Amino acid sequence: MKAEKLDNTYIVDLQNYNTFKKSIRFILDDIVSRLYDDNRQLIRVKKSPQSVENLKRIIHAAIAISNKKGYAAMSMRELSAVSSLSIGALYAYFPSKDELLHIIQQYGRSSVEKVLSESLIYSSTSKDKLHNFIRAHIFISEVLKDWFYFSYMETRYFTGTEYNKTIEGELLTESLIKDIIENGIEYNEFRQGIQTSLIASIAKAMLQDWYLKRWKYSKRGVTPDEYATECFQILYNYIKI
Amino acid sequence: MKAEKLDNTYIVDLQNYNTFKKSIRFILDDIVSRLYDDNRQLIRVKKSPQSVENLKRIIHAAIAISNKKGYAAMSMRELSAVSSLSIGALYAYFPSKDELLHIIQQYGRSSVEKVLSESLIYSSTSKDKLHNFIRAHIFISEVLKDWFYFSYMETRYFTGTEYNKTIEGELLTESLIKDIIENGIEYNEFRQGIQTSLIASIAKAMLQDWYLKRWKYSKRGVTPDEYATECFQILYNYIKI
DNA sequence: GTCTATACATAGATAGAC
DNA sequence: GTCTATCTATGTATAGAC
Repeated sequence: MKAEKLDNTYIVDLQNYNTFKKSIRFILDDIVSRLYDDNRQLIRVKKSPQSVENLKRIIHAAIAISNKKGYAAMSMRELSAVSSLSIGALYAYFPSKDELLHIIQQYGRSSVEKVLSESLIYSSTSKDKLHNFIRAHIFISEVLKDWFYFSYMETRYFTGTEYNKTIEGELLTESLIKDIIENGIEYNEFRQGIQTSLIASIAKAMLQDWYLKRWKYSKRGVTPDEYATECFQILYNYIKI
Repeated sequence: MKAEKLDNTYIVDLQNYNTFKKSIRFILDDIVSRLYDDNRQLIRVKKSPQSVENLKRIIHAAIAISNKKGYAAMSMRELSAVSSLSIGALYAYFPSKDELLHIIQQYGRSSVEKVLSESLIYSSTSKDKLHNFIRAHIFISEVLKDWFYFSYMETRYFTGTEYNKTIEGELLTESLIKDIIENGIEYNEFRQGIQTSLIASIAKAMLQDWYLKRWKYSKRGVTPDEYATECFQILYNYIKI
C-alpha cells in the first residue's frame, strides 16, 4: 500500500517503517504549509514557496540547536547563523522567541495527531489495534525524533496553554492505549484483572524510551520495526488470556 | 531489619519503602559530610556542623530551582534568595556555577551507587535479585526524586567528564539488570531466547518513568511498593520458564 | 565569613539603511 | 524583505567594607 490521496487527505501506511517513511513525507509538507496559514497574522512575510521553505528551515534549525543546549540557551545570533537568515529577517517570521516556540509545537502536535488517529481506524481485533498503535507511535517518533525529544525536554519550561496542551497530549496517548486494552478485556481478547492504568503508563514509558535514548538504540542497530514488535510482545504476553 | 552500623558503614533495608526510608537517612547525611571532605580544596569555608548544613541547603536549593527552570536559567540571585546566603557567601562554597554542578552530581551518584550495589548482595535466586534490584532503584529514586529528575534532565548540557560519568551510570544500571537476567538463564531460572539487552533497556525505561512522571503516579496514589511489584511482575512474566 | 556594590559579557528585540 | 548597528535588561563573578 502506497501513500494515496483520499478525500483530499493522505493516509499513512503502517506495514513497516520504510513504507511509512515514504507515505509520511507529503503529509509533513502539507502540515508546514497549513502552519503558515494558521499563523499568517504573526508572520510579516507573505506566503510563497520561498518563505514556506524558510519557515521550515527556521523550525528545524531551532529544534536542532535547542536539543544541544536547550531552547532558553539558544540565542537569536545562533539561530540566525544556522538558518542562514539575519536576526532582523527572523523577526519577520515570528514576533518573539515565545511565539516561535508555539509554532514549533503546533508543527509537531499536528503531525502526531494525524498519524495516531489514523492508526486506530483500520484494525479489527484489539490485538491488531494495540500492535498498530505501537507501530504508529514508534514510526512517527522515529521520523520526528528531534521534535519528540525537543518537546519532551522543554515541556517543563512551558507556561500556560502551551504546557497544558503538551500534558494533554501525553495523557491522551496513554488513555488511547488504556482504551484499547479495556476494549480487549470487554470482548474477551485480553484477560481479566489487569491494572489497565498502570500498564498503559508503562507501555508509554517504553514508547518514549525509543526517542529519549535514540543514540543507544541506534548504536545497537535496533530497527523501529524490531523495537515495536518487542514492545508489543512484552505487553501482549502480560495481558493475553 | 533496621538500619544498623556494620564495619563503620550503614546497610540499607529493602523490605518495604517505609523501612528503607528510615534506614537511608543516616547514609545520606554521611554522604554530604564526605562530599565536603572530598571538595575541601574548592570550599573556602572551613568545615563545621554549620557549614556542612549550609552546603546541604545550597545543593537542595539549586536542585529545586533547576527543576523548575533549568540549571542554566537559575540565577545566582535566586539561589542566594532560596538558600538564604548572599551571592558573595555562595562563592565561598564553590568557585563557579560549573563546580557547583559537579558537587551536586557527586552527591547523587555516591548515594545511588551505595544503594544499588548493596541490593545485589543478600539475594540467593535470580528472581529475588531482580526483584530486589528493582525495589532498590524505585526506593532510592523516590527518596532522591528531585536529584534523579535533575540529573536526567540536565545531562544533555553536561560536558566532558561530567557527561561521561552520567552516561556510564546509566549504562551500568542497565548492564546490572542484564547480568541478573543472563545469570538466571544460565542457571535455568529464566527461559532461553530472551533478547537480554532489549529487555534490560525496557526495564530501565520503566524504572525511569517512576521519577520522570512523579506527578502522575503521585496523583493516582500509586505507592513505590506497588510500582516496584508491578514492574517486576511484567518483566518476570516475560522471562520466566 | 558574610555582606553590598559593581565590572563586564551576552541576551532579546528594534530602528533605519538599502 | 533583509541587512547591520544598537538599546536595554540580565547574567556570572569579584572587590572591598564590616
